[in-house]
Amino acid sequence: MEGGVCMNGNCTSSNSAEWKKGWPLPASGFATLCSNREYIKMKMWELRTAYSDLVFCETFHSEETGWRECTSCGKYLHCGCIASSTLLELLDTGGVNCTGCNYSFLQPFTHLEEKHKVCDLSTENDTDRNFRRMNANMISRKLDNDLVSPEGIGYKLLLSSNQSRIRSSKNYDMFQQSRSLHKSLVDTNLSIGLSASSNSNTLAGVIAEERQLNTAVSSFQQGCRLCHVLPRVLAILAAGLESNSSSITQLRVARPPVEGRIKSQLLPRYWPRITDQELQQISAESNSTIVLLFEKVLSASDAGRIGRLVLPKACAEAYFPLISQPEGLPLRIQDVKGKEWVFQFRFWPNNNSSMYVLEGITPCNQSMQLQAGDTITFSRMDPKGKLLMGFRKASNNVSIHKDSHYPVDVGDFQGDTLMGNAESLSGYSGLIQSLKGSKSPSMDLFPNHIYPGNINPQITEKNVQNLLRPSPIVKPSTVLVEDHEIEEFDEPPVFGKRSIFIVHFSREHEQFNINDPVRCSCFAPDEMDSWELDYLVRMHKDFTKRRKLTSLKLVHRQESREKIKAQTNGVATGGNLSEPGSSSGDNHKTS
DNA sequence: TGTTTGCATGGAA
DNA sequence: TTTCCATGCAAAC
Repeated sequence: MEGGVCMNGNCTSSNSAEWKKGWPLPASGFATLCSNREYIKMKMWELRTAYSDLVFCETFHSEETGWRECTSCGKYLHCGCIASSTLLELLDTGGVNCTGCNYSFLQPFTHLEEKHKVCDLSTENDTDRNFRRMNANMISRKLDNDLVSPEGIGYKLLLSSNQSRIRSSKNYDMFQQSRSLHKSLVDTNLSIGLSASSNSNTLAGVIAEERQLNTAVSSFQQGCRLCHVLPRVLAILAAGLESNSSSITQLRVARPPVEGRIKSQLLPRYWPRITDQELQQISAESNSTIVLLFEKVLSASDAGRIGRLVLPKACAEAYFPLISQPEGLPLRIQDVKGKEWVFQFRFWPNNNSSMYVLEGITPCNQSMQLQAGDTITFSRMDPKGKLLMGFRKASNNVSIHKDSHYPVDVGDFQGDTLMGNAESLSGYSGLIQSLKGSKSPSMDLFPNHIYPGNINPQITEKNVQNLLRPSPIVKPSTVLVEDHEIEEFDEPPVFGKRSIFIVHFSREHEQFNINDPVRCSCFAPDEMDSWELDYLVRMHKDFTKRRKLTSLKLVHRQESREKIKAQTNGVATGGNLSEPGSSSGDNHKTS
């Protein structure tokens, strides 16, 4: 082996009679080490102890071989053992970079989180804290620079160790393009902070999830992963962004349940629909917390003489008591008048699934004069957990958009004109009255401008587009995408057709309705052709599949670790470790 | 004979 | 293709 400079950071000797082969270098070949016997012996000892224990020693041995400084940030890194291999990058030029500096451009926070995950055996010391602060500041500064020039610090940092890989890639241009977009996305995430929880419904959540998926890939791979992020980003932009213009709070908007075992899977048609005003009143009038669960439009068989209300399976399993026997159990539910009904909540096997029903609802139906098309609503009063039911007559329950996934009630809907209906019994207004103690629920929730007798002929189905506004129960976060400032909401759209609302830097508002043929028609060529759209959709599906697989792998890995840990600690597992997927609810169904 | 119960079927998503 | 669910229907009561 040809000599040079010893790559041992504590040696750097250039004259040695004999050179030893060291660790493999990222590009090619191996590090060169002088024949310092003591160093080699020390190295072997570290390898043995660290490898066998799979932990770092908790004492910081600044003078000992094996601890080296990151060439970028100066943090001390433990080298040479298998446990440390994921925390540093060996450089061709000698020296090491911590993963933080390696991936900081595209992953400003993940490396920090990862570091502390891996190093959780030792408590954070001053060095760690300083390192974290320094990185955060550095990243902020770097991202504050509009786009870091190739000669700039950020670029240098980005390429500090991945230079050869990225530059040699034929997809380098693609990486550069994706970098631009990712910068915008990262900007958003900066405001969310290190502890932001991942929420798959949000743009930031998507990014956070993406980061968690694969933290050890190269920066270039990070760039490519944006291709997978993009379809979801587009979907979210298309589905989740709405106007924040002046609101008409009396629109009955479908709201996804705020809690429950299935909240993300519940079909929008079962989302409780309630006006902002009703929501506020419920909160104000009640000392308890009212949790809106779900609602259902009564079918002919639900309202028929058979007296069975078919419950959406997901809702029944999520919000009603767990039942293991088809006979089920009696369920007490209080209606809006304060009267308590007892129904039999049960199920029967159906194909490979189950059908859940409430039996004995005929008296209740008759009492409320309910018929097919009316809506029954279910809520829960916490902390007592009391179930409440409300009703909405069909005359007050018309969705504006037939093709909408997100139905909205705006009072009576006749032809193309909106009307209110003061005589109707709203499920939630009735609930409010019930909470107030009133015996006769009345509805005085709509202001004059959409009340009956004050019909505004200008409000048509098309004009309703102008009524779009963000949900009052969520705070938007701001996302910067391609020079557009976009408000992002955790909630899916709550109003009719999907819309995109964009605020330019000029503060000029622009609103798109995806299903509106008039507003969607454009003489300009599409920015994205059908092939590209199809490609994005396929990429999205592929990403979803990979994400599920990765989650499964992580679960298995975690279980393996726990088993090893338990065995190491001499704890007899006895097969008591929970199997993947097992849960307390597994005995819920008999079929 | 009318009602209830338990399950099957098929359309829709 | 799978799952959900509205409804039909036959057996039991």
